[in-house]
Amino acid sequence: MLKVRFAPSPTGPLHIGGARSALFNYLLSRKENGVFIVRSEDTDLERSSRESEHNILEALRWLNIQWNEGLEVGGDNGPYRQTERLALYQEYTDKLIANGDAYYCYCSEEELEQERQELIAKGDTPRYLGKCRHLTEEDRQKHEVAGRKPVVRFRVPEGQQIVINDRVRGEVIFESDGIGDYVIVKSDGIPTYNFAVVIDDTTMNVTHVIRGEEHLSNTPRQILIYQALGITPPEFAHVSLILNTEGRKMSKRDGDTAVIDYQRKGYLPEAVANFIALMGWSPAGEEEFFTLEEMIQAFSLNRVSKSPAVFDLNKLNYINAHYIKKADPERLTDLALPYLQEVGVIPQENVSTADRAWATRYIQAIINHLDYLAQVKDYIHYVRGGEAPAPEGEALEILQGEQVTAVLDLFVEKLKSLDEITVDTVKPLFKQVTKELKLGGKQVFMPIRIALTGQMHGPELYDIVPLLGLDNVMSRLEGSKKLLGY
RNA sequence: GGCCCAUUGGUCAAGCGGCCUAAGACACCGCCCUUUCACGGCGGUAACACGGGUUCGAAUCCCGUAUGGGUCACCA
Repeated sequence: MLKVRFAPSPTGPLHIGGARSALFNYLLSRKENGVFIVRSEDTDLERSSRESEHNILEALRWLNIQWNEGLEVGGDNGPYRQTERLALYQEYTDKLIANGDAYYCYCSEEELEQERQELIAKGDTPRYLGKCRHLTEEDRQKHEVAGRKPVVRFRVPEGQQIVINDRVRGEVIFESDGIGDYVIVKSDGIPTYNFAVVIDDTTMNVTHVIRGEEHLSNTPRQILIYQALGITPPEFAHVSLILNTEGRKMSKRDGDTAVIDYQRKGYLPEAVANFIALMGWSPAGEEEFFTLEEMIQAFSLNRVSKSPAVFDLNKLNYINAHYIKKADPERLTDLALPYLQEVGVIPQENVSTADRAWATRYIQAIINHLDYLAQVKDYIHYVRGGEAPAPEGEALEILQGEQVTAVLDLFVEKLKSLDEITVDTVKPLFKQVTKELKLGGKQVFMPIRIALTGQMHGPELYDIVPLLGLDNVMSRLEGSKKLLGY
């Protein structure tokens, strides 16, 4: 049975790249009716935190990526945090040392650094050359007495080729001679990633390791441990990196790189999942919009790209806008309410049904302009209180055109005669004004739009007027007339 | 610097030796629709990094070069 895993280190929020790795693992596990494990690689005691772990899990849940073994859901192969598996690692460390595949090393940081520098100066690969490989028991005693804490290093065999049959990259070959004996247990007794990951994957019966390309160079180190233990390694699939607009690996400096950043801005989880899937994976047909279920059906490692992808916010916005237009109005209202409360148009507490209804109406009025929900804040000035932003440039020119005051006056007159201001009652007014003044649509809509909002673009006028209310409409129109010198 | 990976339009990408005078999508531009803006529809601009091979034939295979990236930690 296929078994995959996502094993983040809880040192920060879930990043886009990590989310994509998790997604691909999830999709494949569902497609093959396999198992998807989520575990925590928390051996970096300094930087790991439970808070980060919790945040990562929450981000996965937000994206609707579900796991059926591991953190918080349990399973037969726990515990699922590396710091809780220390005894297990110890067993394997003992085994490796007993077999001569690993040994204690007492070299100091200075010694190691010097060795590295010398190798680099020679144009060679910096690596550990094995100074402590043949330490006698006596040597060890001496170091121990001196209070030195050893690390455990893996003895890398010489002159060996390590062949990886990567499911996305094909055959990749490394020479063992380019790899120095590397640390598998730190001096504080905690295993390093390259060691712990192997023990975890094998004891949890992981069959496919799908992860980022940054791990490709680590893979031969891991395979060597499998070999020493006499275990067949799992299959590997290394997915290319996600780059920023400068073509570099996305990092915190690039702004919004964490899933939570997009959640906070009011992106829809199904849109984010759809978008990140499209980076590095391409569906067979021409359809680009996929629900999670559809993605599961369509997913295949064969269609995962080898070359890195640049994160394109335009495309994310496009996809998100698509999902927003299709979303249930009530759901959008729920999601947008916090932003409306932030700008004070909806009370922080005790939101009345009228408030909610207003919010829903407002959101639907601007829905075609939204890339993400936080933008509801940007359109508030179209429909709420005070004065409209002053028109500038072309907008001002249009407002200063002939006929404009006639249009404005007639519109006001008709508006005043209305018993009730609703979309349905306002809508015919525009038509009447055009007819009576014998003007083109643009000559009527634009001046009113600019007088009301100061801008040439924006939500539907039929929607703005009722939302604004008669008083505001009047004062804004008066304001514009003043501006024109009346 | 050594090793490894990648290189199709501004971006995501299809293409796995002839179907390619190279799909589709985003962005951009134009037109249409709506007597406004947007949404939507239609159309347009725009790419096989370079140089050698292999082959009757190469975006597709091989080798170099260039560029970009990853990795070489007691980080993961």
